[in-house]
Amino acid sequence: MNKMVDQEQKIEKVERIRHSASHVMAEVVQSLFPDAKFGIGPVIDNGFYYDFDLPRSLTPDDIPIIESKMAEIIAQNLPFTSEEVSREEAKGTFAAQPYKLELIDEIPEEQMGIYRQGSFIDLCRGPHVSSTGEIKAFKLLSIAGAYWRGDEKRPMLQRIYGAAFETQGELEHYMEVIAEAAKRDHRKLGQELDLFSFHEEAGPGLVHWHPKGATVRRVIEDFWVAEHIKRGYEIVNSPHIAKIDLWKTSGHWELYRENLYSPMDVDGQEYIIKPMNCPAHILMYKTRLRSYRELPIRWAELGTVYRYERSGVLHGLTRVRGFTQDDAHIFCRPDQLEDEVVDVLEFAIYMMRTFGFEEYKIMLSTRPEKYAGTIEIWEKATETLERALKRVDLAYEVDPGEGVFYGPKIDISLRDALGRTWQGPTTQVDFNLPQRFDVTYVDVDSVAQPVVMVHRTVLGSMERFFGCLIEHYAGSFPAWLAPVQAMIIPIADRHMDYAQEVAAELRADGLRAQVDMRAERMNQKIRQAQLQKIPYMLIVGDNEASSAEVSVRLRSGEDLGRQTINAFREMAGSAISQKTT
RNA sequence: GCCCGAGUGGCGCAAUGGUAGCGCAACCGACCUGUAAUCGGUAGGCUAGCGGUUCGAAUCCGCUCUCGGGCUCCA
Repeated sequence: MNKMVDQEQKIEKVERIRHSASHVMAEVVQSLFPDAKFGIGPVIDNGFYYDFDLPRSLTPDDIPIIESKMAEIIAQNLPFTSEEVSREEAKGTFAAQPYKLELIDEIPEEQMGIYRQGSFIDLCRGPHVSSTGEIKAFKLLSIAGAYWRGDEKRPMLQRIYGAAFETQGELEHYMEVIAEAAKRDHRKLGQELDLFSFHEEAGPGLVHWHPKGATVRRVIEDFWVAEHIKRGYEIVNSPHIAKIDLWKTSGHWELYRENLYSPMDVDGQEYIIKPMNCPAHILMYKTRLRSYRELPIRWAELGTVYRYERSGVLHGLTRVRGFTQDDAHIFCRPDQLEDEVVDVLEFAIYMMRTFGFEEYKIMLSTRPEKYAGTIEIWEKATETLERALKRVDLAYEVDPGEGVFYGPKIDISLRDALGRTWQGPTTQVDFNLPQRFDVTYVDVDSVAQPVVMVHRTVLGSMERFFGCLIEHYAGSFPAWLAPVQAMIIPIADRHMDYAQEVAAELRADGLRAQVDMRAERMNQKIRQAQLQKIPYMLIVGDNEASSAEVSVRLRSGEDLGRQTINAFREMAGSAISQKTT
C-alpha cells in the first residue's frame, strides 16, 4: 500500500520535472529566437516536448546548444512562480502569442494560471517543481515537425522532444532502453538476418520476403491454419482484383477512397485491387440460401490486400502498402454473437501467448460520430462485446467514439519484451456490409433475417506481426520458428561428408538443418551461426564422426557437449513441438 | 501529404570544390584447425536519378525518387 502511494507521488514528481524541463527549454528557445511563437509543451511518456513557430528551421546542431543553455538555467536554480490571472490579463500578457491566445479563448474558467521562471512566462495549469535546480536529469532527443493542434490544415510547428527523469540513473537506463530498441529494430535485423527487403525499383511499402523470412511466415501460417480448423473455421481463398461496382456496393469506393488504388481497365470494365477481403466472402456466402441451422459460418483467409498509404507514414513491416491479413468473417445470428466474440478473444489470447506475449491492453471502441445502422443496434452490439469481455475476464478500457463507422470493435495491443506496445488482433462487428449486400439467413419461421457479421484477425497482419515478433525476440526466434534450426559445423574438410549425413538425417525428421561448407575455421563458423541467431550449432569432428554423435552448442553460448544424433533429435524435436526456447 | 535530416561498391563507414578510400562480405589460393573473426591475393563504385553553377562537383544549387525522425492516419 505504502509502495503504491510512493509510486503515485513519484509519478507526480517526475511529471513536474518533465513539465518544468519543457518550460526551461522554451525559455532557451525564447532567448535564441526572441520572435518565437509558442505552442504547447506537455509531458509525455518518459519526457516532454514543446512546439514552436520559429523564423528558421531547427537542425540537429541546435540540440546541444539548447541543451547546454538549459543546463545553465538549471544551474542558476531559478524559482518557478505561479499566479492566477483573469482572461483579460492573460490576453494582455500573451498579446504577441497567437497560439496562446487561441488556448486562452478555449479555457472555460475566467481565471487561469501563469507560471514564470527566469525570463519566461507561460500559460500553464502546472504544477511545476519549485525551482529549476530540481531538474536533475534530462536530455533532448530529436526535432520534428508537428501541426498546430495536430491539424494538417493548420501551421506546422517545430517540436523538440526531450527525456527527463528524477535521477541520472533512470535517464541512463532509459537511454539504454532506446539503444536496445535500436538494436532490435526489425528493419535492421531484417537485413542482417536476411529476412526481407524493400526496393526502390519495386516501390515503397512493398515487402519482399526472402527465403528465411518466408520460412518463418510459413511456419506461422501453418500453425494459424491448423488452429483455425481446430476451432471450426473453414479456409477460403479469394481473388486479388474485383470490378469496381463491388466496391461501390460495399461502400469502400465512397468511404475508403483515399486508401484505394486507381481502377484498371480490363476489357472495358473497371477493376480495382482489393483493399479488404470481406466482399469476396460475402459473395461466397450468398451463393445459396443459408439456414439458421448452419450458422455460425466461420471463413478464414490469409488474404493479401493493397491499400494506398501516404508516403510519410510507411514504416518497415509495420506500415506497408501491401499486406496479408489473417482475416476471418463470422456470419452468425444475433443470439450467437456473444459466444462467437468470446471464442475469438480466447483464440486471439491463445495465439499471443504462443508467441510469447503475456501482456496486452484491450480497448473497446464505441460508436463514432458517423455511423451506419441505428443507435439501438449499436448499443446492443456494444453491450454484447462488453459481456464477452467480462466473460473471458479480461481487463479493458473503453475508447469512446473510436469505433469504425460500420460497428464497434475490440482491439488488442501487445506489450513486447521491451515494454513497447504493438497493435495486434482486432474484432469488429459490422452492421453495414450485411445491409448493403443483403446478407441474410432463413430463420425458424422461414423469414429471411439479416446476418450479424464479425471481422476479426488474431495476429493483425503477417507483415506487422512478423515485425513485432522480430523485435520481441530480438531476432532470436524460438526453435519452432527459426528459419535455420540447426547449423552443422564441420571442424575440418574431412568432416564434410559426415556433416552432410547428419544434415540429411535431421532434414528427414523435418528439421531445418544446414551445413556450413565454407573454407573457414570452426571458430568463424560458430561466430556466423551465433550472429545469425541459430538455435542449435552442431559441431562435428573426428570424435563425433566415429560415434554417430554431435556436439551441441546453444546460441546462449552454452556447450551441451557430445550427444548421439538421436538424443539431439529428441531434444530439438520436443523443444520445437512445445514451441519453447 | 506536410516539416526536418540523409542517400558513396552487397553491408558498415571515410573523403566538404582538385585524379573516390578503408573494413567486412564476394572470388582465387594456401591452411585443416575443438566452441564468437586463419593468412595472402583478385575483382567490384560514372558517389540514388535528372538538370544547373564552376576550369573542375561525392562535396554547392534546383527538381524527382527512396530511406530515417515526427505530425496525421491505420492491419
